[in-house]
Amino acid sequence: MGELDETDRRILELLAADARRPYSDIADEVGLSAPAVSDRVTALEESGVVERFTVDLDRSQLREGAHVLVTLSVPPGNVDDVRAAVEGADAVEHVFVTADGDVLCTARLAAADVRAWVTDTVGTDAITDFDVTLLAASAWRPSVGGAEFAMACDECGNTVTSEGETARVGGDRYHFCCSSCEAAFRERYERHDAEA
Amino acid sequence: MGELDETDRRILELLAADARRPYSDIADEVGLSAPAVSDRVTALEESGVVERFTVDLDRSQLREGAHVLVTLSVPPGNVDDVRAAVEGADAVEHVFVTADGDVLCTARLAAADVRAWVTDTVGTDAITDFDVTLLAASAWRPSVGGAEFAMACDECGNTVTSEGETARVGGDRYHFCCSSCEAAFRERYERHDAEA
DNA sequence: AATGAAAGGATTAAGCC
DNA sequence: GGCTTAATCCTTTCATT
Repeated sequence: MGELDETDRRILELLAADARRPYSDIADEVGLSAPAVSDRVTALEESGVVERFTVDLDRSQLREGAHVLVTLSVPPGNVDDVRAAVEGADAVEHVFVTADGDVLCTARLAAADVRAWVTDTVGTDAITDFDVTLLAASAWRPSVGGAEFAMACDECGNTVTSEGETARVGGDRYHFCCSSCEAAFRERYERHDAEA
Repeated sequence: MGELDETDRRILELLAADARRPYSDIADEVGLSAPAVSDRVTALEESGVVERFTVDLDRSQLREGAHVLVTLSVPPGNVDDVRAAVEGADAVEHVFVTADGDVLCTARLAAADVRAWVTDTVGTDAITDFDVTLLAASAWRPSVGGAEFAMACDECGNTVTSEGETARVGGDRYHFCCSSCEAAFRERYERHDAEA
């Protein structure tokens, strides 16, 4: 998929607000026909921009356990293993891996049981330390991001034009308006990495 | 809505995997007719268990900025204000409020700009400190939770029967199999609160 | 990307247990 | 109350331009 145009963004925004909204409805909003919207959504799915259509649940009504944030300190070599273990665990909702290799996750657990859960899930050998925080609230906003963020340089925030570049840093795509921003970003990333 | 039965859970799980899946398809899976599924989904929406149908996007393909985790240290009185400010901010994806009153959020920002973003969004007066971590990866699993978590006591993990109780602790609903578990949980919560 | 026809899904209403 | 079936209406898909 080359570039997302303004219409793609509006379609994504409408789907983020209501993923079951008929394409014919969306077509009216964006000034296209229903088949045209359907084609664009298919393309967005195939390119991986759309990962899945899903449902946002109020999990506090599901009696699934207390909501906790678990911070795992992980030695550099174990990050991928720990991440995989956590992502495969049943009670886990979110997983974040920081640039310096810590793994954070949120999960629904019995609060008295977290130590056992960590031991069972990742094992104590794979991590150097862990910390658990009880969460009182959480929210998730499926926004697409305003146009002002559409092409912002990941270093300086200026608009990325066709002169800009996209580069991989630590396995993830980032976008820069110029090569000096890329260099500055990369240096910061590597410094973080070295400290870890 | 009284109780979610096993069928409701399976419907939610199927919708979490594909929110655009036809109700007639789902009906086949769970052994009901399409109107019956539609009625259940409507009830789930009305009771607030289903907050919205939405789309999970690969935001790294949207050129929306670097993914950062911002941890805000917030004085007790300001938690609600800071939370509201962060939840209203355009670049924010997730917001977590810990039981001891810190506010964490993930956002897509230009990495060089985070200080300015925090100042603009929450103001420096409302917080005592903040910390920014670059995120290398993140994942979100819209799972409904297995039956084993369906009625787990939030303190001990045992099954909550009809003898159990639901109580509010710090504004959130929790479920307990007995009153001593509730007391233990509440005491832990209040100790955390006092330390903050 | 639009159109129109055909196929498929959602919703309604009536009736059952 | 919650379910089913059948009819209607709406949405999606496909072939064509």
